[in-house]
Amino acid sequence: MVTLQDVARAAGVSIATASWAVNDNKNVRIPESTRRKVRKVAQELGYRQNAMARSLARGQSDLIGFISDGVATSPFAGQVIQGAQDEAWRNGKILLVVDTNGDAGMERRACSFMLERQVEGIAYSSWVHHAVRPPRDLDKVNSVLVNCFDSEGRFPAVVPDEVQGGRAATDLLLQAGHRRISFVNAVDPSPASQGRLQGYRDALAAAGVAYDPNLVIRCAADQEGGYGVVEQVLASGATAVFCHNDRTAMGLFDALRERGLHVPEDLSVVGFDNQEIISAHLHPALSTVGLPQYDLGVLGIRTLLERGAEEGAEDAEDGEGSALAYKPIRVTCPTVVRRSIRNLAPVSEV
Amino acid sequence: MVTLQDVARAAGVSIATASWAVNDNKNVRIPESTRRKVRKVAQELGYRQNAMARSLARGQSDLIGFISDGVATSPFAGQVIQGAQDEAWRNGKILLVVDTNGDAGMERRACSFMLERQVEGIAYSSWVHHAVRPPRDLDKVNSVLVNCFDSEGRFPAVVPDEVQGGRAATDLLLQAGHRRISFVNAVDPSPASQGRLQGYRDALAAAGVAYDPNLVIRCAADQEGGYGVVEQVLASGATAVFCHNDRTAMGLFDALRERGLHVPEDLSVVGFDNQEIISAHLHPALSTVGLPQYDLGVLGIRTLLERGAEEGAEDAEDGEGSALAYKPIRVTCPTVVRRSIRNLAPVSEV
DNA sequence: GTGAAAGCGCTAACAC
DNA sequence: GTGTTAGCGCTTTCAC
Repeated sequence: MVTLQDVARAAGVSIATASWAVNDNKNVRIPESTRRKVRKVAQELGYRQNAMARSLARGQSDLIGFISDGVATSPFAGQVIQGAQDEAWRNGKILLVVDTNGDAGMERRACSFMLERQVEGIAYSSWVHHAVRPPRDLDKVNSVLVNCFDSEGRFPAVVPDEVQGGRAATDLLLQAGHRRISFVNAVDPSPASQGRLQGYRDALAAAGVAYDPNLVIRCAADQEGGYGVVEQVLASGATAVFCHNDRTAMGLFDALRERGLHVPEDLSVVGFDNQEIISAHLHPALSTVGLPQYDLGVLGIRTLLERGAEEGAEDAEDGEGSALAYKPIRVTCPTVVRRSIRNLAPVSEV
Repeated sequence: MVTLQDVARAAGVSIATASWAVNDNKNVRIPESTRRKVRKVAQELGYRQNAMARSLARGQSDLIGFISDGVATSPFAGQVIQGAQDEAWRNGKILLVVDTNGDAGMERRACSFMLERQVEGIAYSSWVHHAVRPPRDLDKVNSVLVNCFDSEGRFPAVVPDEVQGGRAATDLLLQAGHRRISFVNAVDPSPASQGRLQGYRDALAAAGVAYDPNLVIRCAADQEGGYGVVEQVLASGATAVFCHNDRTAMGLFDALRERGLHVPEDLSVVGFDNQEIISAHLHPALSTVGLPQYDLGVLGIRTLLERGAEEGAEDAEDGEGSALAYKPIRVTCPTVVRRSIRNLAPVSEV
């Protein structure tokens, strides 16, 4: 292994000068010629910094922990991590990712591991948007919740704006002229099912359409669920359906086709989640509202880093007592228009 | 921050003894009482090892790099990483994951980053099984290729056994009594399309069924591809189809349904990949052959670690010249039986 | 058995 | 401007 010492010796300078030259430290004035020489020698010798030693000396690791409960199981987690990684990288940090698979013991161990590694913060994420009780150790370090939140607001959190998303989905249908719109929601209460319902109601209200509880149908949030509610949907007399997610829509598509019915001629459909593998490839392709996964990752890390910077600044204020609980940052869900909506009316400017 | 020094002082022992007690070092004889006292003090003080300092002193980082070209984009990558992480963890190592998104510059930077971090090895993985040219830096360290390989065999590689998988898929159909079996393959040549075709032919040959090139249909390996070849499939007179992947099968399902045809009554179908979100939820659910993603990850890391151990042992042998190229390790693809196959004959013992 | 002390490779005061 | 040097927190050899 080539050390800085070797480089310094070979370049005929002191180890300090070598360090400055290699790091291109502007605070110290070294002639450009020396800088170049050192760097050339370093290159030739195949010198590579030892980040361990550097971190130890500087008291800064440039590491950020990322705890996820399902990179493996969920098609969503990957995008979140990608966003987080990109944002971290942009700030000269690197992500230490651990997938706990939802296991609490694993979570604790992951935290320890990260803290031992001197991470500068931990992003704790869940693949499904819900309330969580993060491991105790999490408040020992600058941390942030991604796609989840703690009810007490002890941590900053970044989550998708389910209400806005539900409203956007419904608006898509309203704008196409539909007035009798069914909402096939998930049975289980969750930020998603509650928020999207709220959004659905908000959209209807804004459009002056009365809310009819009979149009809200509930089922398991997957293909089988959607497949099973087809009769209810048809019986409701709706001309359009907003499905809780793309999987439900996929099941509904299957059931409709078996009855010889066509989307969007017989029924317009909007999904949620934008699971590309489904939504982009159904026949016809499904209009839907996407989850801002990548952005959640980016904003999570950004929030973490900003808070880290503040912490450095605030000398007086003692964090412990800061009574004001964090309000989750809500991220907009993007609309994705495809072919599953039939236009009943000429598009009006809304 | 509580250091080992603090613990030692508080426990009234030397820093060395404290280190031994904390690490429960068996090579040195310290009375159990002292060990316990030190550990108790450490606990009380909230002491936590500094992995940076430890690594620096021991010259061992316990870090393994994992480069992937698509955690985000692919539903496959997640499982591979999960397997890799589990196996690493089991050996007291932690994974440093970087997603390069297929960008060569990013790959190089990721390598540098990892080498600076003193990783003990790098697993380089691709989400699609294919030949790769890994970044130059990769041979500076113990490394392994996962779900990909280099043509020169310079690195150990772990890949799915496409031939066995293709054979398994075809066997499923043969065992159900089908003799006229179509293979809807991908157009592009790849280890997957070539291997699965080979497996298809092997299975037919073993069953004494003549290979008929007319039964091999080619299309894009996605839903649109499968949707588009329905006429060809029907015209071929096949009673069963082996699709290159689940997405193709999904497209085919849609096209069949639009023609009022049913799976498996009118046509039996087998997919490949076992993309659960599709295969488990089609109507009927799709029989398929899974990719051994988790195992690829596990075996990748295991291979890495084993090679690392060997390296330590082999003093005499100079690795550089070892002419024998690595042969990829082929991992068995598991069969997943669901409802999309019609039994033509009573099951015979095979 | 236990402690003193010499590093691990690098950074950053502080001299000169 | 450049070099000297004291750490960063921990491990481990070598005395006692």
